[in-house]
Amino acid sequence: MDSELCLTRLKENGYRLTDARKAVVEIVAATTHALTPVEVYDRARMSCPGMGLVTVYRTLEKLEELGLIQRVHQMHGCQAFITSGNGHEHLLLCTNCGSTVRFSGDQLDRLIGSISRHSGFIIKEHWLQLFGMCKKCQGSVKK
Amino acid sequence: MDSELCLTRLKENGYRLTDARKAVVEIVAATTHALTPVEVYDRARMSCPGMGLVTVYRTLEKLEELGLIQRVHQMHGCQAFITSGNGHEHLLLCTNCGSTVRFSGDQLDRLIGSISRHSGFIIKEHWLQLFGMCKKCQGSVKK
DNA sequence: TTACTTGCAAACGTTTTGCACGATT
DNA sequence: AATCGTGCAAAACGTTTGCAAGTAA
Repeated sequence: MDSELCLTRLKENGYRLTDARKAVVEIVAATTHALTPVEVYDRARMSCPGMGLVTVYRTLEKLEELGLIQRVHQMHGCQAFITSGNGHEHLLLCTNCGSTVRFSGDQLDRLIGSISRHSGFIIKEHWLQLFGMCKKCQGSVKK
Repeated sequence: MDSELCLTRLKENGYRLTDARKAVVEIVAATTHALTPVEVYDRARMSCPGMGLVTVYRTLEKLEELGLIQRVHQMHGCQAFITSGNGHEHLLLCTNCGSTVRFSGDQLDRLIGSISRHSGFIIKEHWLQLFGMCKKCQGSVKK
């Protein structure tokens, strides 16, 4: 998601636009792979030297609340964030370098309908995530 | 997964069968919703009073390594475990009470093939998880 | 000016590690 | 008997909270 839009949304929701928040928003918006709070912190200090890790946590929390970023679940944890896509999208992650691709069109309606009937659940949300190896990493295999 | 089978697998892999491990295996195998290490610990002490939380962590680690249990990813974290299913299965979770249903037959081959072609990724794994409200909770809505 | 935001320090909960003792094979 | 497993205590880690000072509106 565009960083301008993120800042607008923050403002719309009554949050002030500070240098710290601008820095965090810009970093997440400009990065195509998921970043942990500490990674955001390290990058943010380049443009915003005195910034504290606490502020990163608090800003990420607000951005997640507003749906501007989303938590990325990976094999070994789910503490990393990535900018949100538009509408209903899913993620494809490279397990080697962490690069991501978004995709939509999962067409799970029939499956979900069938599972809902069999289980009696009302299904409200679904997660679909793919893992693999991107083109670049296929050439230079580390693992 | 059956607790007998879990114990057999542990033994096959060179791990000793202690009371602590038996207790952890039995608890996880007998529970249909995801349990955190502390929850396992609290239940394990009923049959195994002196047991330490550390042992629970170490046992869960081994069970996960061997694929006998799996980590469950939920909205607010992924520190809970559930016994593994047989073959390729996915989870449906009740966001109200935590009960789970397994399902297979996701038929994502066509989708995955298409995304693989478009992205250039070699796709190795996929996660599909559904969230909703189970039959019981639909009646007694807490939220 | 006023309310929101910040950084610091400390608290907190979870997970990991070192070690001597105890148990399984 | 030898090795592996255990519990305890302490450390390490990530995250959250209280607070006084600073800043955006």
